[in-house]
Amino acid sequence: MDKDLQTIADLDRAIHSPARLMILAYLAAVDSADFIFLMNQVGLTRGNLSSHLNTLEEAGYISIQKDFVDKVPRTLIRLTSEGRDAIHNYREQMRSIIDKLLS
Amino acid sequence: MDKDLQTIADLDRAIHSPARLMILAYLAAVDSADFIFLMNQVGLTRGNLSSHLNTLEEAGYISIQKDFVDKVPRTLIRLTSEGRDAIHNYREQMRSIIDKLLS
DNA sequence: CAGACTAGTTTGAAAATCAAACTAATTTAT
DNA sequence: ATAAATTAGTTTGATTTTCAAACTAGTCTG
Repeated sequence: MDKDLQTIADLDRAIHSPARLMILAYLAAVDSADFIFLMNQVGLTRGNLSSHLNTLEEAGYISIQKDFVDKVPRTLIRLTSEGRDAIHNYREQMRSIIDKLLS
Repeated sequence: MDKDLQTIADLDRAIHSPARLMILAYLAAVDSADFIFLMNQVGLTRGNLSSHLNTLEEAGYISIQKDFVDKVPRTLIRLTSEGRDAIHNYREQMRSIIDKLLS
């Protein structure tokens, strides 16, 4: 197969999904955020955010910390260094792709 | 919702799928290709190529022309101008996303 | 003319996505 | 005090997408 096209085939699927790309883009900017705030920023339902966070946690890209603030549960989501590396890597791959696509 | 994140949510799904991104990336470079050659370049099975081409044709991004060369059927796939515009648009959206992601 | 090959399409299973229902705790109203 | 509503999530189930295997239609080869 063509080498440039291989770069596309190799794209990190855990990141590539628009929903997760939004989550990671937001976390990359703020580093950590709570569940509800993140939900409002990315416009996902609670259910979908919950399962996408699960996928990202399984990939090792985020860590999830649960505690209580005034008796109310708070879920704090944080980008891991693996997550930051993966975003960086995705970004370089995507940059290379679009620079060759229709360039 | 956040304006930059909205750009991610608005990404053209007909293009975003890696399989179709490969097909379009290839067509953007060569403008037209036959089925078998395209299949070898992008590394998809015939079945998968067939259905992804269908999706792209329904989106209006490619045109499919069937004829016979020495009694053998040949399927010629060509990027439409809408397809070219859509790629261009996707490329600008993606560029804007990665420039803000981890920038 | 039987079997193999070519060029695709259709179908069916697996995986991903999304929305609705559920859980568990807290707060508010009666 | 307790029933209803709210908050913060998770789980489940349906829909959609993706992929692979089976099928079709025609050609070539022995």
